[in-house]
Amino acid sequence: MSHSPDFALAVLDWFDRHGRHDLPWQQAVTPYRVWVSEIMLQQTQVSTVMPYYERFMARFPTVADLAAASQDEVLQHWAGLGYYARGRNLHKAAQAVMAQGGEFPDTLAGLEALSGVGRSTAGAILALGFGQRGIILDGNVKRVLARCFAVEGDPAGTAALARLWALAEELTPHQRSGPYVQAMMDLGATLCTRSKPMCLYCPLQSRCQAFALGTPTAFPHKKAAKAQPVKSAFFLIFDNPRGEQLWVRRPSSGIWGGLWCLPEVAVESEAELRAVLAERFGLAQADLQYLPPFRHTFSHYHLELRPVRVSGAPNVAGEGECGWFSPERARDLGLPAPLLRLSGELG
DNA sequence: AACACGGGGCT
DNA sequence: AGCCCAGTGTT
Repeated sequence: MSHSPDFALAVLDWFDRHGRHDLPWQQAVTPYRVWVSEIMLQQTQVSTVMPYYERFMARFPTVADLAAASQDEVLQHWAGLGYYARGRNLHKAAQAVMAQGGEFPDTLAGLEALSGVGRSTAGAILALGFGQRGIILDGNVKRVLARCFAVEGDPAGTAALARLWALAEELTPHQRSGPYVQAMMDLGATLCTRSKPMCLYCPLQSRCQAFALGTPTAFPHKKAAKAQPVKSAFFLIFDNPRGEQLWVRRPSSGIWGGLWCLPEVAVESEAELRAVLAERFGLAQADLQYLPPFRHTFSHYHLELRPVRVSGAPNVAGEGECGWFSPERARDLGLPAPLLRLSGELG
């Protein structure tokens, strides 16, 4: 029930004249191609995604190709895009689709059951991939709606979210919902930006409550910040005579899940570190050479990485999957960003 | 350095 | 049904 068809008409008219119609995933449209693009576009900009998308689709042209590949190969094609859980979910979901007969689900519930697909992404696939009516509420659309309707409160809070979803539902037209979805995302990405929105060019300016108030950037409201703890951990550099270092694969869940990493020792002091070296690696008397520590910020804490070169040959019997790799080879494994940076200073 | 962000997981 | 968490780019 579209209470404001003129809202959608204004958005669609703008899109027809100024929106992007030449993106790779807008060509040869299939649910699979749209799905891959939507996952890549989560938290990642169009310009970054494009080259990855082309390479990914060339290697995995169908959901069957993706499902048949190894997780390692999928992650190699993802390396550099970040948020590797998205790559793992994509692979897992492809196998789920094949297990269901290879047909992509074409309902909201069916799509949401796929790993990595939530309510908004499911709506986007419905609208863009299937040409059905689909509702989205990604960060761009949230911003457009919060401004246009001056939605108060923490946009991540229950009340504001409910209001925004209700608006999204009410405003999405039954005809051309695909172009409308694309239009709203384009509007948020190009005109209704977080800072310095270009209200002069906005097709919604005349009805935008935030614009009328003179404070468009006051919406959406910010969430209250809270102090974040700082954790620190040593990252061990063991060298062998060939100039290679010891790398270990991290557990598949948790931070940097499934990625290769230098052995991490999450303790605060050198005394604790020495105890771990003795127990875990059988090195009671190692020489330690500290490299400059640096900080990596996660959403809920800061991690101080303290790289340390350790002399001697470690006992790796209890390390799980591990190997000796040159810095160049290690970089090909798809390292977490801080380790990628550190590997550049090795050798 | 602070902030934003879509989905998953936990309570 | 709500909260909190994760990993990275932008500002």
